[in-house]
Amino acid sequence: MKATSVTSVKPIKHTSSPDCRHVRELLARIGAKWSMIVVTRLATGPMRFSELKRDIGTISQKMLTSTLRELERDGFVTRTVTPTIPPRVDYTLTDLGVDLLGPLEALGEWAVRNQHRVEQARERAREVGV
Amino acid sequence: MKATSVTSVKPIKHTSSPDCRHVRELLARIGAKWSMIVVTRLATGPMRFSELKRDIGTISQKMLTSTLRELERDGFVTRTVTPTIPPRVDYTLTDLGVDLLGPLEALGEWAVRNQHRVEQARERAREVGV
DNA sequence: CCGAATCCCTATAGATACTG
DNA sequence: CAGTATCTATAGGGATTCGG
Repeated sequence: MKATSVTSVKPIKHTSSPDCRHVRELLARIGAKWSMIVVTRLATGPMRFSELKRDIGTISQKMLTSTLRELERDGFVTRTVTPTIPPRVDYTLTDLGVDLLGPLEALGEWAVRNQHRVEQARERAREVGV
Repeated sequence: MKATSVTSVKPIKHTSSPDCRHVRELLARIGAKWSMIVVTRLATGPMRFSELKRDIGTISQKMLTSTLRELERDGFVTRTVTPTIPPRVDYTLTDLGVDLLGPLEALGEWAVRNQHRVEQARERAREVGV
């Protein structure tokens, strides 16, 4: 590496390389508009499709469907279909999904704590005209 | 709240409400394709534009520019222009940016640790044909 | 030459409307 | 109820141009 020789910043163990890609992919999935809100909603227990939809309110059926499908594919939630009429589909967090809640909430709390700093920066940027 | 009465899952303090929006926005920004790799690159110290570009390798000038601009607007990096010929532009993490490294790395390590679980889930999904 | 702006193009995220 | 089908907006990439 280039080593720009700076000591003021903790040299965090170089998260580039292939690892970084997985992290980025995870962040992209989690950062998708609805992933986090769905995951945290499911943190309180299993919910069915319409329950999630009603609870979140502003999400479209399509986005709820695709978000849940992707979370399912990645192993964060399970999908249980009860083929009655009308059909009933329940979504539950997997162990992996529950495990994710930890670091997710850490980042969430950071965001809440530092939200004003971001706002201030944006305000300043707006004033300067960036 | 609805309280689906489930005790098996830690009842994480309901990260919905307005807060959740900020969290989501932050995750979206951080989850953007190049944000994280840029931030972690800058963790070792200030770098100039071309240095970042060369170091990351696969990023386009356009994306590097816009990523840095957004990170600047949100207060994660500072941009220092030295109007020489040829011009020189240095990027540095702000205190806010440095602070972000903590939770970011936590999530990063989680991703690395659990990456195989996601892979397995995807494999299974592919077999079933989801 | 460096850093960026701009145009153009494609892929995909996301919203609206319809269906079994 | 729980989706699919259809359309639109935006993210992201490549190439070109520009100003110093």
